[in-house]
Amino acid sequence: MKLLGTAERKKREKEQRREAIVDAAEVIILKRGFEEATMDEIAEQAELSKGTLYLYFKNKTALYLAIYERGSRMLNGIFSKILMSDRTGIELTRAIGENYLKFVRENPIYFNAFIHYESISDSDFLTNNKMAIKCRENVRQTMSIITRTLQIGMQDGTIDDSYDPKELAIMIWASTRGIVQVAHLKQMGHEFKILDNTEMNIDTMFASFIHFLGNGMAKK
Amino acid sequence: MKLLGTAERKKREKEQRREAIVDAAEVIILKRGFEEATMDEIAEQAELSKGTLYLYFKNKTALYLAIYERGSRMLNGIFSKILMSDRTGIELTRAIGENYLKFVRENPIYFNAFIHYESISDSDFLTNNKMAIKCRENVRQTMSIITRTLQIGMQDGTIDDSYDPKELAIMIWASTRGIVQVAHLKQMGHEFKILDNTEMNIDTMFASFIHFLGNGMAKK
Amino acid sequence: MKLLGTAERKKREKEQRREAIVDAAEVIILKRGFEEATMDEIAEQAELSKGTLYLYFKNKTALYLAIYERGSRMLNGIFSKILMSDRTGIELTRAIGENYLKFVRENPIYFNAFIHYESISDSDFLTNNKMAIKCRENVRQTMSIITRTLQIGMQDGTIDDSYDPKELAIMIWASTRGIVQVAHLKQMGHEFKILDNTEMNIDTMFASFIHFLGNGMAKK
Amino acid sequence: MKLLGTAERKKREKEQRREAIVDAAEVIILKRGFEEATMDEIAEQAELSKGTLYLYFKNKTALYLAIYERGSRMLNGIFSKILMSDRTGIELTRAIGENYLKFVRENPIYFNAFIHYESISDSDFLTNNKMAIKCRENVRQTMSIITRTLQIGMQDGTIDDSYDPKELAIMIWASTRGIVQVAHLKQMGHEFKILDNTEMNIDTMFASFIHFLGNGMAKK
DNA sequence: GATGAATGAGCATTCATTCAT
DNA sequence: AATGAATGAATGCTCATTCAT
Repeated sequence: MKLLGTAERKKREKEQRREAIVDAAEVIILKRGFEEATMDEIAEQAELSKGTLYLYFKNKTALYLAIYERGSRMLNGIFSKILMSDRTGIELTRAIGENYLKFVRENPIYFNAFIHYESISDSDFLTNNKMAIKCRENVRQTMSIITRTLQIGMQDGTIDDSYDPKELAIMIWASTRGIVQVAHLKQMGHEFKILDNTEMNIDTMFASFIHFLGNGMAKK
Repeated sequence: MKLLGTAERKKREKEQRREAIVDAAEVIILKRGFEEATMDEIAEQAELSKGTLYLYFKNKTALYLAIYERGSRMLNGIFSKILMSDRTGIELTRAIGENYLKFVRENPIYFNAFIHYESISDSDFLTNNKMAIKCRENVRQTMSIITRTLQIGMQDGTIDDSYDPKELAIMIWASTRGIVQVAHLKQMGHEFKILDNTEMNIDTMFASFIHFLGNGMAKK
Repeated sequence: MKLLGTAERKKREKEQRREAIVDAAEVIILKRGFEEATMDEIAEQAELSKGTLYLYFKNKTALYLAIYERGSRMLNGIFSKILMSDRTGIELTRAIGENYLKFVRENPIYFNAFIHYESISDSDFLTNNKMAIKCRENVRQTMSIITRTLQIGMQDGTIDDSYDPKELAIMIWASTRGIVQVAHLKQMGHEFKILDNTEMNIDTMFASFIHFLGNGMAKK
Repeated sequence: MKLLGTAERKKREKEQRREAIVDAAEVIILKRGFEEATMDEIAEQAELSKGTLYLYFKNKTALYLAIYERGSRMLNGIFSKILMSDRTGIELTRAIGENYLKFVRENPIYFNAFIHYESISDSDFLTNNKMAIKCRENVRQTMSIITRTLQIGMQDGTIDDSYDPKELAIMIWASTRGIVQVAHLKQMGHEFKILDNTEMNIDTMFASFIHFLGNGMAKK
């Protein structure tokens, strides 16, 4: 009984330390960017030695992947809850879009991770790394949830059932991502923003976008 | 007369060399990625010494910006031509979207540059650098062209004039970019693609997307 | 009685574990080379924790020395048996040479250890370490056995007694080692071998060498 | 004329710098050993930046190979001169042995390099590296010179012509190397020396060895 | 005794940038 | 203008060793 307790505590502590490292990495990478963040800085932030980082993560990229994984997991958590709420399909779909925007605004680090990972070209790593596999599974789940909301809508008559739900899901996801990215850039204060007209209002724009999508999907 | 000619020739030669460097950078960056490309490799590809690169570009980032600038300039060229064609506003808008996708597919390096530059955080550089200013001006022009097509549509009655054309332009641009990015990722063979279902067809999806936007914008 | 038995068993088990570690080290070092072999790998191969290795060996070098010690002990075992066989001095000497070559060919790891240790420069360690002292004692024994065979030969008239047996022993040992080393390199498939002519036959060469030595030592 | 001179001077300067780096590496590696020597130390000794070292040598191993190459080249220089002297074949062969020992005693760093390189296992590197190829060619030349002295001796009647000169060359080389190695270890003050009896005299031993070989090779 | 998590010093190598010629 | 040799700061990662449990 006692021993079991010890083993369990150890396991929990290990998991906590792992999380602490990811926490630290989030802080530093958000501050500096992936390339500029150094393992030294992250170790210092985590109040651990550099060697310990490598005990938990194979390399810097794996550590960043863990951020991606955490972000996509959180997103799926949010989406799952929405899916279980009592709403029509079209309302569910809209809620997911709105919460996606909200999530990215509140947790910009994860959107950076999302973007960054699409630029990784080490195919071997992405194919074999355990964390990378988890990430892909999370993305798959996200798409699955969206598809589900569309299917619900098609059944309850709020969404036009002449589309292929999977393809529609990807389209919605991809275009929403485009909008969210603009919002993200604006928030990050990037000089390269599409828009100089500061009066532009993300919320108004997003509302229009949701309206467009709603129109497009609506049962005729 | 002769001297002027010489000066002009020199100027032209200089411009040609500058372009050759950008050409070389494109080749190397497409092959290796932004971070992995080295000035050595680019110099070798350009058949010039490394020092010469710095004669034409203040630093590596300025060189990369030149690629961005070239890409956005090309895109504006394409869009400008479309704008001058004899079509309704809604048709012009659609044509721009379609040609954006086409351009990115045919010139993936520029889309990489677009993405990459949104990750630059050196605010000082982006604010003051001559090339960065040009880039921003190009983006402004792109948005201007799209806004123009919308305004034309609102005038000829093919687009609902209850929207703010500028805001609509940004929304269209941003969401289209999201779609194009998925197409780009798929083309680059990235492991991290949103979608494993290979049967997904970019063209079908894009057609649906255009259809949605058309619906949303159409005059009631 | 019981306790004594237990203590003995414990002692035996400890010794067995020690041997198991050396076994593991041999496997890994032969595979990777001295510098490249890591304590982690050795621990894994031994199916023990890294910490346990340090319970049995003060450090990595001590572990390596244990291999040397084992090898030189084995060699002395072989040589001792030869010494006790009923042969003339010259025959004994020749048998030792032949068996040296045979041993190295069959157990290349030990020859690697022999070579490696001549490159250790930590004088303090070599002087004071218990294992290092054992190793030196083994080497001394080897030389002693060879000297003995020469003395036997000088007495039975098969070896010229005008030489100093100790000096002769060292000379025979050293030159034989040179030959054996070439054989070893060839076997290890090293690119840096003295000889590209693959037709070179170690056995023929060794026979000539033995013949030379025999001639040189023979009573006139 | 002037330009040619400049180019030539540059080339000479470059070669001198390269040599200076090898000089520095010799000093440091002799002091610390290959593994313990750091590129920092070598750079400091060479009064150059670390980066410059990598301008001249691909990596640490290539730098060490350059030492090997220099050593084997020097040795061949010595042997070539001997080969051209007016002596009988047996005398030439003996002179080569004697000068080998002399060279190693006077330049122990090269013998260390010789030994070290037999422990390199990076087959790719050894096969393709330009310097490695040069090294192998030097070794081949050494063997060629020795073979030549034997052939001369077989012709002038001082060496028994019933042996295969190539095989004999390798045997002589290998066994001599064994003797030289003992002398080298003794000189380096290594604790692991075969011999504790300090009264042992390398010169006496070497003389005996030469005598043995002479006997063995002598025309009957 | 055994474990294995934690350490942190240590190091080769890279590469953007400069500058004398 | 062009060169390319020289720089040196910067950093990811390794691994022998320790020590609390």
